[in-house]
Order: sequence, then structure tokens, then C-alpha cells
Amino acid sequence: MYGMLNECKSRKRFHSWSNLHIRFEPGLSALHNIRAVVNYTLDGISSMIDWLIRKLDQLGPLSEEERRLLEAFPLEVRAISPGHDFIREGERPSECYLIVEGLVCRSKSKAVGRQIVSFHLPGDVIDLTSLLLGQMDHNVSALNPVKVAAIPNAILLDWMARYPNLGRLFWRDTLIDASIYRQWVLNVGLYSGYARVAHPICELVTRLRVVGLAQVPFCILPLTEVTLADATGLPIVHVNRALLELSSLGLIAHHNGVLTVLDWEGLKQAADFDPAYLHQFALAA
Amino acid sequence: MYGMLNECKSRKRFHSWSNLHIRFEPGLSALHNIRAVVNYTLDGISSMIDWLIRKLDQLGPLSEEERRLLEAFPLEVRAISPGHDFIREGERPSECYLIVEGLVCRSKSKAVGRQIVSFHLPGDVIDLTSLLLGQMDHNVSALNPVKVAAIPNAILLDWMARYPNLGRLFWRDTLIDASIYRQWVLNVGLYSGYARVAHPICELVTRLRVVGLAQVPFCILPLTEVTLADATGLPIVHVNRALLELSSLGLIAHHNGVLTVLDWEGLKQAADFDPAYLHQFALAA
DNA sequence: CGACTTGTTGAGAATTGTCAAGATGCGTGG
DNA sequence: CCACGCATCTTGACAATTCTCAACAAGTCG
Repeated sequence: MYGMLNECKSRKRFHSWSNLHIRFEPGLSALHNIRAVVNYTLDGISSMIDWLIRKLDQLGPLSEEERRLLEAFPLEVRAISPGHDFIREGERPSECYLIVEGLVCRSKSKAVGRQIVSFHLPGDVIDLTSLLLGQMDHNVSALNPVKVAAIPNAILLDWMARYPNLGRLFWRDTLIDASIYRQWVLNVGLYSGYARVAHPICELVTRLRVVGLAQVPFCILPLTEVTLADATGLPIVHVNRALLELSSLGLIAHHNGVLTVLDWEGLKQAADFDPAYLHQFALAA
Repeated sequence: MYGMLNECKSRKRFHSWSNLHIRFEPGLSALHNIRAVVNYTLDGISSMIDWLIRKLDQLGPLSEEERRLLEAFPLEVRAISPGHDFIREGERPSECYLIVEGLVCRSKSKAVGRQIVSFHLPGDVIDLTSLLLGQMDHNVSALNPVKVAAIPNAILLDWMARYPNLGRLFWRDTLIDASIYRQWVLNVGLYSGYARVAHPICELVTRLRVVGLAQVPFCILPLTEVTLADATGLPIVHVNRALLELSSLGLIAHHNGVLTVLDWEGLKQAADFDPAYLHQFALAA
């Protein structure tokens, strides 16, 4: 964690050399360098389920017993390469995935195209849908190199039967997801132009901050124009023009699949961003 | 119930007199007549909570004890006039509302306008958001004359503590809501034109059918162009043109706040509608 | 009757969508 | 180390759709 913080701070220095393009430390592969930050590696975290514990603890305090239960669970971590749809519409997964590292999106594909409906980050359990509803109604894909831990449905159901409070925390998480979807309906239905592109960026930054994976005013995200186009419902060409406009205002920089937030307050304003819908009580705004 | 069915069937006869406009029984106020259907009055239902029981039972069987618990609850029914926002963003309601009659929508208002994010019908409990998250992040409004029954949060929490299965059914309901939101993101972000207007109509018809409040191919909904504009993110003028197009194809008729579905299969096709996202197992498609 | 809501129409402005071509930078494999 | 393929980003021109404005018709409700 603290390592990453320093990484970010030093990167800011390079940024100041040029407002619009990212410069890299000489002698290091640029992308390798960036990706170390963007992948949200878990340097200081001993047990990977700590992300989940931290998150649930924010939603409502966990008892010592519940905490021990989660900590003791042996996680089997799987790596997923960028772009891979590791859960597909129509499937009936027998396990849920806890995101341990990297960024993930839910999407639906139709004849007319593809729409990303949400992003998910370390600490999110992304498959509660299938746990209670059975069949998946959407795909889940990796946006960058991702690591997930599989938790069998049976185990989760057992946990929740034994500790009703735990089930309620997961339910609460589902309600927050629903609130985020509502905001996305607003974003694609109500807003246009720059706000529409800026909003998902603001959301990601805010959510990453909550779990301690991003700082403002400086922050890096693995977002390509294609990803943003699928998330906003705009054609790529427009995302490009919106990003160029946001760049020219000094709010962001983007380069080769990496988007950098330079002016957090300005970006929030451009997006008409109000974090209330994230229901993040522990957020230092 | 059966009264309504007959009502609908007889109305269909009037419809056949003219493909595009609704005719009414002579001697009766036209709107009063229609509204009797559109309001979904509960003729044959003795206890109003039956809607909720029926719905939960479809999500997963209720035990006899749980069923008795729900049936025994004394409902205090409140009438809400059309257009009234009876829950507002920012509030912290101390009770949840079970819709007993009428149609309700969730919406969010911003400086740039208003966006409807979902519809809700008899049997839906619309305030589980505030039950676990506290603060409302959206408004809830009546689309036509609505009756709701208030259930104090404390009672609901007590029910769920005593009957974990009940809590799981509510959670499941929340997950279906989330799936519907995902589809709405698709509708406003991915689709354009006629499909975008036709889709929410298809959704409403399907959901009403599940609870036995609508039949195909003939069905009536209390939807104005303004409502559809807010739900689709299109300007009213466009909704008008889309509806005229759908009318000219013989798929629907609309008149003075009442929308009639004439050709269910054709409408589904126009909307690229696939009911899978509603997760309605009991649906006779 | 008169205020109000709902639906309709036309015309022009602005935005969004499409197509096509090319520039840049990274990773791979020779 | 270089060449190549690939993904990403950029630009321009044009078509299609969406948005806005404005005025008016029709129906409901008090």
C-alpha cells in the first residue's frame, strides 16, 4: 500500500513535465512501470480476503467470529488475462468470485453491440447474482490482468446460514450495486458529452479510494477508449473527442490504455458527480 | 381477477372497431372506464398482502409459518394521488411500502432533467434500499392512483431475523431489481429509436403478466409520452414519433395517458425484448 | 367555461453516429 | 536488434439521428 502511494507521488512528478502525456522513468519499460500501479498489487496485505473483510466492515461491523471465519478460508487464486470473459451470460456458476487484484466489468452483448453496465474492483464479490438467481444474465470480463479467488456457492450459503449478519452485509452490497446501476441509467440516459465520459472515471476513482487503492488528485486507471465507449454508449470517436477536451482542460491525461486523473475537483465538476449514490459511509470526501 | 379479464376481453372488441384509437362503451366516462382496468383493482383478492405472498412464493416457496406471518400482518393502506413523489431523495424512511394497487416509478432529478430508472407494480416492496442503506438516493412517485401499505422497518427486520428464508427471498428480489437496472442501462445506452421506447412497454407487460394483471396480446398501461420520455431519456417529441410509428405498424395504440398493446409478438420484436433478465421462473412466455 | 394535461406537427440547430485512413506505441518472434 | 502484428489513439468529412423551439389540437377536470 504505502509502496504504491510513493509510486504515485513520484509519477506525479513525471506528469508535471508535460500536461498531456505521461513520461516514464528512464531505463524502465513504461507500460510495465504503469501496470504495477494500475494492477493494484497487494503488497502490504497478508491474507487476500482482507479486501473483503475491510469492505464488509465498512458496510457494517463484523463480529470477531465472522472475521475469523473469513480469514481462515483457504483461497485458491486464479489469474485471468485482460479481455477474457471469465463468466458468460447463460451460465450457472457453482462458485462466486472475490476479486483480489485488477479491474473487472460486467457487460451484456446484443446484436447491436456491447454495453458495459458496471466496474468492479478488489474486494468485490461479483457473482452473488448467480448464487441466488442461478442463471447469469450478463458477462463478466477482466479489464487488465486480474486475480480472483473462487468461493463455492455452498460455502457462502453455509456462512450466511450460520451468520445472518454476514448475509445482510452481502445483501447491503447488492443494494449498493443496484444504486450504482441506477446512476448508470442516469449517466447514459440523461447526460451527454463530456459529463458522460467523465462520470465513470469519477466513480472508479471514488470507489478505489474507499478501499485505499487510489489517491486524489492524482490517480491512474486502466481505461481504454474502447472500454469507455462500451460503458457510456458513445462511439469511440466521440469518447476520443471528449477525452481530448477533458485533457485540454487539464483534468486528465490518457495514453495507451492508461487514464490519469490530474484535476479531481475539476473532473467531478465536469461529470456533475455526487458520490452519495455509492453509499460509502467511510469515505473521506 | 376474472372480472378484469372479462373487462379486457370486452375492451378488445371496442378496439377492433378502430386499429388506432380506443372506443368506449356509450354512457360511461371514457377515462373512468379505462382507469378501472389500468389501476389494477384487486377484486378477487381478500388480503392485500396476497400480492407479496404470491410474488415471494414464485421466487422460492414460503413455509406455512412464513405465509401465516405475512397474512396476519394488519396492513394500513394509504392512497397516493398520481404524480405525487411519496418518497424523496435524501429522506430516511422508517417504513417500507408494499404496493397494493397502481403503478409506481423510481426516478432521480438533476439540473439537466429527470430520469425514471424503474417501474414497480402491485406486490413489489419498494423501499428495501432505505431499510439497509438508510438514505434514499432517488425519488419514488405514483404514475396513477396508487395504494400502498406501510410496513415498519422494525417489523421487516424482525421478520427476517426470525425467518432467514424470508430475508433471502427479499434479497433475491433485490437481485432481480439489479438485473432490471442492468437491462435499462442497455436500453438507454445501446438501443435507439423505436426499440428504446418499445422495451419498457414490453417489460411492464411481462411483469404484469407474471402477477396476473395483464394478458397478451391485449393489454393496457397508464403510460404517457412524458413518462416514456423520462424513462428512455428521449425528448417527448421523439417518443411521440416513435409511438406513432409503432401505432402505424399496428403494434400499439395510445391515447390520453393510456397505452394499449395490440400486437405482443410484434412489439417484442421491435424492442429486441428477451425476458430472461427478469428471472421470472413461473412465466408462461 | 377555463386551466391543465396530453398529444401532434414543422423546421432548423446541434449532437451523435459512421466510415475511412493513418499515426503511434507495445509485445512478440525471428 | 529489428520487423511485424496488434491494440490504441487521432483526424476529417459526411450522414443520420436526436434535440430544441414553438405553436396548436384535443381531451379532462374543476
